[in-house]
Amino acid sequence: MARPSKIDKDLAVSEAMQAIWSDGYAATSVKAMSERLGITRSSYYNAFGSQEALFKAALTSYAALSPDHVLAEIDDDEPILPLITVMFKTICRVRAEDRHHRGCMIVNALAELAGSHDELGPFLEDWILQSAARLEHLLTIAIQNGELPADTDAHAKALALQASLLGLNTLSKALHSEAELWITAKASLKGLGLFAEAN
Amino acid sequence: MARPSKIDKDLAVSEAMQAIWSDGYAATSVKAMSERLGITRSSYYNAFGSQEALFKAALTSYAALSPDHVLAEIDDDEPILPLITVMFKTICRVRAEDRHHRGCMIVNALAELAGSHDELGPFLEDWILQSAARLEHLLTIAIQNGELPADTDAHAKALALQASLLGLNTLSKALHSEAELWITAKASLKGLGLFAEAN
DNA sequence: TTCATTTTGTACATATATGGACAAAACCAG
DNA sequence: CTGGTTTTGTCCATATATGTACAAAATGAA
Repeated sequence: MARPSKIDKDLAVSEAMQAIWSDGYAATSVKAMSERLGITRSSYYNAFGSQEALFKAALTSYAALSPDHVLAEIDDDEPILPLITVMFKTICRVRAEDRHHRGCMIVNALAELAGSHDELGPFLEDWILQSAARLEHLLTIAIQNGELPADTDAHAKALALQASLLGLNTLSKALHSEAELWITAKASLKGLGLFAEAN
Repeated sequence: MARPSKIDKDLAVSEAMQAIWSDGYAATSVKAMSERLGITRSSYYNAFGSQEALFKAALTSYAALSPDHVLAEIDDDEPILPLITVMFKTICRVRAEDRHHRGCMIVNALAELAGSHDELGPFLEDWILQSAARLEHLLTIAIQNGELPADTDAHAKALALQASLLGLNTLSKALHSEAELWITAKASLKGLGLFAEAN
């Protein structure tokens, strides 16, 4: 039907994701990414539209692989707390195993772009607020499940949990030991009364 | 003795600090900052040496005004926990009052530069780890003071507290209400058993 | 009023970066 | 093998960005 593309689009998005994760949004310019992908800027614009558009595609690609993806998949009738604990444990492991200690791409992007990029700033702010809202929903379920006391303040705990997530991911850029990260995560979870070993 | 400078150096550093805080390190290029300060790049290099050097000067200028500066000034014989609580409350207030919701300049810089900037990355990582060590020291004092139980795990709590600090500052870029931020901070502090109203 | 000092302004060479315009190329269906 | 479609490659004009080099300017001290 038409001239074939030199590149595999999904693969390119995935490579862009890795680049943005490593170097941030500003450093992965259209010129730089085009050269990295082995295409011209002309093809870049044709395939992805803009740097912002490719960033959003890369974000989706990242989100699917990110440890906190499990939050989106929890069924309302399964135990919540063990999954949250496992998620934190997973974060500690993957952040420590990352040789370049890149932390979380979304948290990095939020720090870089919120307040300075007109389109992506608000987009990322929304993302985080929705993540917090999702946590609050899950904690509410956990209260109904009897996993948490009935008088638990789900709103406050969800926000504190979200802050812990952001903090743990940021901290992982400076603190590279999985054991130390897990000490951090465990203390946060236990403090909030949300720690639960998996069976 | 010599030709006078067009600018006040301290003032320039302070203005650079504001610019970096707003736009990040990459966006405050030598060219951009020179123009903002009304000097030539030639003068910039002469006065500050390099972008990295000006960044470090700006960081010092920022640190002196930052809410967590109180941590450096605590005497070992005064109550620790109320000061930590006040610090968190102050963070919530100043982050919410900042019309541009820039969060914490150091946390932003850590997210932007750790892992990608050869000199400033490790510099910022050190900064955060030393902040965590300072917190651990203060919690140790608090145990000796009797403010905390003798069996308190100062190391774990200090790390969790540091993560909360990082997370709260990052969250403040998306969550702009002082009340909501304070709910977050209070839940974190109470969870860690570190909440203490001031007298 | 000369001299030493430091800052300033201009120039240079080079690299990065943007986004659109337009022709040529490569494919497939009919 | 022709025609429709989409991608590619090249060109354009312009802006940003770096770091150094060197002469000119502005000061205070001797």
